[in-house]
Amino acid sequence: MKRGLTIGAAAREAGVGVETIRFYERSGLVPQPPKPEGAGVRLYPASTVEQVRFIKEAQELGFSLREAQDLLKLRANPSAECSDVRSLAAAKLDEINRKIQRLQNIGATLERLVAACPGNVGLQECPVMEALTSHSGHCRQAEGK
Amino acid sequence: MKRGLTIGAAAREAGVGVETIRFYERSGLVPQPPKPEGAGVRLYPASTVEQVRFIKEAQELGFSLREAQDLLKLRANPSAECSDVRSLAAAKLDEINRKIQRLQNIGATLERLVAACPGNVGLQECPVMEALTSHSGHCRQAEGK
DNA sequence: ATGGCGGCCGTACTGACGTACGGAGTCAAT
DNA sequence: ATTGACTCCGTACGTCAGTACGGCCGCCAT
Repeated sequence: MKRGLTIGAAAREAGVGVETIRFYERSGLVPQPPKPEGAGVRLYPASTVEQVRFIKEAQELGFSLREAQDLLKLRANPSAECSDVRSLAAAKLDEINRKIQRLQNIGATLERLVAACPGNVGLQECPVMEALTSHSGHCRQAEGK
Repeated sequence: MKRGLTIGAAAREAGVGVETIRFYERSGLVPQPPKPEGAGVRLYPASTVEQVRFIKEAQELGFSLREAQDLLKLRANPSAECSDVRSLAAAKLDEINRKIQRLQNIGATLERLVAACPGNVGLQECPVMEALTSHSGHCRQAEGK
């Protein structure tokens, strides 16, 4: 048992494409199993499938591949502490909250503009266009180079 | 008067780098003024500066360069209607709201995990790691190949 | 005329995340 | 033995919004 899966089977198991596994190998996210001597195809252990799934889960939580790699390393490190993982997650949470904040600001502005736009006036009077057309241009600040 | 600005001066006026204006030219977002016959440097009209500022404002509102281009075209089109602009803005608002929604879901999950993580237990018991380690793996669905 | 700053132009690189392609080899079944 | 599916490998392409680089040339002042 555990004679390993071909890359295609492993990809199917992990729910990704073959090319994705290869890409992860090239990127150093998962190890590439050795090619058997003579000839034949590489055989992937179950751990690779697990790692790919792990990466996908991490992505779902907003982590980049780079960060997923860090998390994988942490997982493989016996002396790693839970607090390490926790702080990565907390940092990511912060980042996400900042993104939400920014998007909410933009959304509020956009909402205001859309609400203010009657939709049937000329572009000259369109509040949206007006917002885009820089007023800041008139009063540029502190260009004192 | 209005003999135009060199690219460096135009960039300064618009608050961007020289390379940005050149990039916008290559991308067809702003026109490239003709090079004077014989020799000399290109001279940029005030309208280019305005357009670059317009693009920057659009970006602030979450529009991509591609979309900023559409907005610019609309602005230049005398028969364009305010409703055109309005619908672009409304679509963008929708998109932003979807993004916020998604980020909030992720954020809630992350928050729950961080809160549940005591920070001093082994990785085996870490709720964050546990969330990452695919449970979905055990119960893969409909793999009936 | 000489120095230096700036403009001109093409090309390549970033980072994130893969997708696509092409030619060759290999495996399993018919 | 032949077919068809799959693997292997490198390379290139795709988005997005620029940044960087390197060589050449023109322009202005001293």
